[in-house]
Amino acid sequence: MAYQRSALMQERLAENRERILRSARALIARGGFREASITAVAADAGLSTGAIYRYFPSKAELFVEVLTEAVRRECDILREIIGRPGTAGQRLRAAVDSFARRALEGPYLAYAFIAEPTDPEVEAARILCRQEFSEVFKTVLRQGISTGEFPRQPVDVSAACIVGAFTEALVRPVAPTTPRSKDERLIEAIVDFCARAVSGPARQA
Amino acid sequence: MAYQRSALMQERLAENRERILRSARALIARGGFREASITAVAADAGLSTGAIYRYFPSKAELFVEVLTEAVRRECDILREIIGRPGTAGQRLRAAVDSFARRALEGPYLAYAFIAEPTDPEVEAARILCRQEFSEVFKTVLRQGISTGEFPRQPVDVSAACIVGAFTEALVRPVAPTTPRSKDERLIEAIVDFCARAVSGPARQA
Amino acid sequence: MAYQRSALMQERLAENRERILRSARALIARGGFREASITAVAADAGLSTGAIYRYFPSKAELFVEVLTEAVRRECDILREIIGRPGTAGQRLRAAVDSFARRALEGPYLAYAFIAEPTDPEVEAARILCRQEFSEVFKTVLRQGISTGEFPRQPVDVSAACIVGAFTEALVRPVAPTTPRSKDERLIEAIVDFCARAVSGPARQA
Amino acid sequence: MAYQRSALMQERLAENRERILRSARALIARGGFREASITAVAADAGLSTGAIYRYFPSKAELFVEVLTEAVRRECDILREIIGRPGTAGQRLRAAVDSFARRALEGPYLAYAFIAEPTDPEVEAARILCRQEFSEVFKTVLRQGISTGEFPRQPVDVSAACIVGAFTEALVRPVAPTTPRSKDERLIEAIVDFCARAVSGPARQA
DNA sequence: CATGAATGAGAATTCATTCAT
DNA sequence: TATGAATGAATTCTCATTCAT
Repeated sequence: MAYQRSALMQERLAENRERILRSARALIARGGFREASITAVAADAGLSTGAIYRYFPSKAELFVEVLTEAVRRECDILREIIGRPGTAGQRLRAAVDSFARRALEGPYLAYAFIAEPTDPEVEAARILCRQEFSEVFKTVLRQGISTGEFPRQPVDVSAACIVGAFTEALVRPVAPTTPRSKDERLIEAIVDFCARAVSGPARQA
Repeated sequence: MAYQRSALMQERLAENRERILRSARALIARGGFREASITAVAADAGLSTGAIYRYFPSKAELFVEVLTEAVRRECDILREIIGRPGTAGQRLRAAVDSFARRALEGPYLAYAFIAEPTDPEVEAARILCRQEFSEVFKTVLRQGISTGEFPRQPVDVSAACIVGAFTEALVRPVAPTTPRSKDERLIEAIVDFCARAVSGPARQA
Repeated sequence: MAYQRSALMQERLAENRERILRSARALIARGGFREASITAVAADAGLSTGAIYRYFPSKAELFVEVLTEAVRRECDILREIIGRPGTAGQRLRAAVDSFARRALEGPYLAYAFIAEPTDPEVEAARILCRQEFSEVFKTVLRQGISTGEFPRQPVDVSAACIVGAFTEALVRPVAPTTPRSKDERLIEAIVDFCARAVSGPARQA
Repeated sequence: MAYQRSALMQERLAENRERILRSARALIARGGFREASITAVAADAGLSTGAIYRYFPSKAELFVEVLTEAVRRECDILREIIGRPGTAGQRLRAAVDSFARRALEGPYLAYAFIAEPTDPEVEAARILCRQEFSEVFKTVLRQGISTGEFPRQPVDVSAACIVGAFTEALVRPVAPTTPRSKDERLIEAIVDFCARAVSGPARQA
């Protein structure tokens, strides 16, 4: 009975879903969760409000997916970088550099990371995302400590500090007029800051 | 009839204004901007909603004042600490320690400094607050660099990183079950992280 | 601090509440729960939709109150009638007569009784209402049985049947053109029906 | 191309139509009109929502047909029972018993006969259904009165009362835990009630 | 000047109906 | 002819802001 769902239709569905996610992400990035109403997302995606609910059961779940998808992508890249050969310090620097570079191109993630959500469900997801992020950095921290390259330090706190440091440093220059050359210096400074922070001398009592 | 505003009345007005600010701050600290509706603020302050609008022209401006006032206080304390005698490193450590300690008592307020803009007006104020914050840390960073205690580094980026680092590290343990003893270790770890970050060895070419 | 809520205001509040209930009742009676949207109730009561929520926490609770209030009034009257002196048969007839008479003037109650609920919360209240109704009739049935005036019968079923019988018989002539004289005959017929039903001869085996 | 509608196709169309009606009826019986959305009906019938509109011009007309068809079936059965040999009392008892028995198996459908109008169009049909129902009972009432078996009474009112009586009595025990044995007693009590009501002694002046 | 009831625009969500494929 | 994605009006409910008392 059921007509074969044509490949064309399949594609359009997937495309719509992606468009909704993209619109939500863009709106969140621009004006925070506040600006990303269902009406706004639908308008931006060129769909009706009702259509959104064919793809996502609720606003909260749409936002959760925006968040987790962004974090998952980022973490995949970071994990790959951290898995490369080299000293822990080199790999940490590479990871921070890579993250900062992408964040400057589209400060979406940094925002989603910080932005206070309107919804407890989304808030819960945000916390999980930050933990997943920290987890990646903890890996390289532990390696550096075990080889004696880094001084002993609570890896969870250091990881959180790293995430916070570059997030804060990156969110600022959202203004569209930041020149490209400044970006390079900013990235370098952040990378240096984090590298020193984890590898500097242990506190002398 | 009497247009002379009596001293008693003057005082009561100032007292009400203060109470509103206190209530707004407390509510934001407890549950973020989300929980701080005008109705809730008014109820907490023991006033009517209408009364709020006699002291503040809009919700946005009330929040802006909460933010700037909180930051001003904080900066005053930090400036005082940084102005004390001692090495730049010691004073930076003391400043971060002091900030972290207060932030742990009302975690959401620290959060609000970087949190989601409820309103473009509030967002503007938030950016200014972060800059003012950074400014304080820049002072001690410049001093440390000029005496050779810290390596050369872009003070604005380092300052932003410091703010970001401890904000991120502090926001996490919002869970109500964090034991007091853990707080001490957390603060120490953050202080160490920041101290290493600014004083660690310059990157070897 | 708090201004005395003037008697005038007190009165207006009570009046508004009553007006909302009246509007809800009228709309339910006219077109069932379906027609009684918050917007419609507010418009009918001459208030804004938001105002409704100052008096009732939700649509469901408003409807529950409409239902229970109507049933309470009715049951009070019926209990009074049933408590009068006379035989069980006389009192039952008087109760049915009284109910039918009021129902014909404003078929609100009969409607609310039958109307399919929009909401599980309202449905629960509706069931309780029907039970309370039946309870009243059970009283007089038990008395009649104990004195031998009525034959033995399951009082709960008989009570439900009585309620159903006159509800069904009354709901029909909602049309506004029913002449007054026909009402009298209708009431008499219903009363007779119920009287026979409870007092008729026991089934001969 | 071939405009001849083949017998096979004819059959499939009729089958689909029947399936839609069956699904709608089942859903209404289970959870009332509320649960019977077009989407739900389509899903249950194994068809698309669009297909529904090929067989029925609107949701209202589908429901009207469900109602009238169910009533027609019921009335056919009742008419058959009433047409059997025996006294009017015996036949009335048999009819009520039969109806009650089927209603207990799907209580919500009996309910739908008197329930809330989802739609003015459906409401109109509902009233007609009730009248058709009453008509059947009027037949046996008239017979009983003409033979002197029943006292004189307005047959239309009595018929309505009978319908109302057992509907109300049957709708109550919707709770899924009602034991089967209680059903028998309930049916018996309803039958007795109705029998007494129509055959009891005329009111003594 | 204080009050808090009232406003009303706007939010998320649902669902009968349509129409391109 | 069948499909089901898309529509969009309608629903309930929230909350910053106003204004009669």
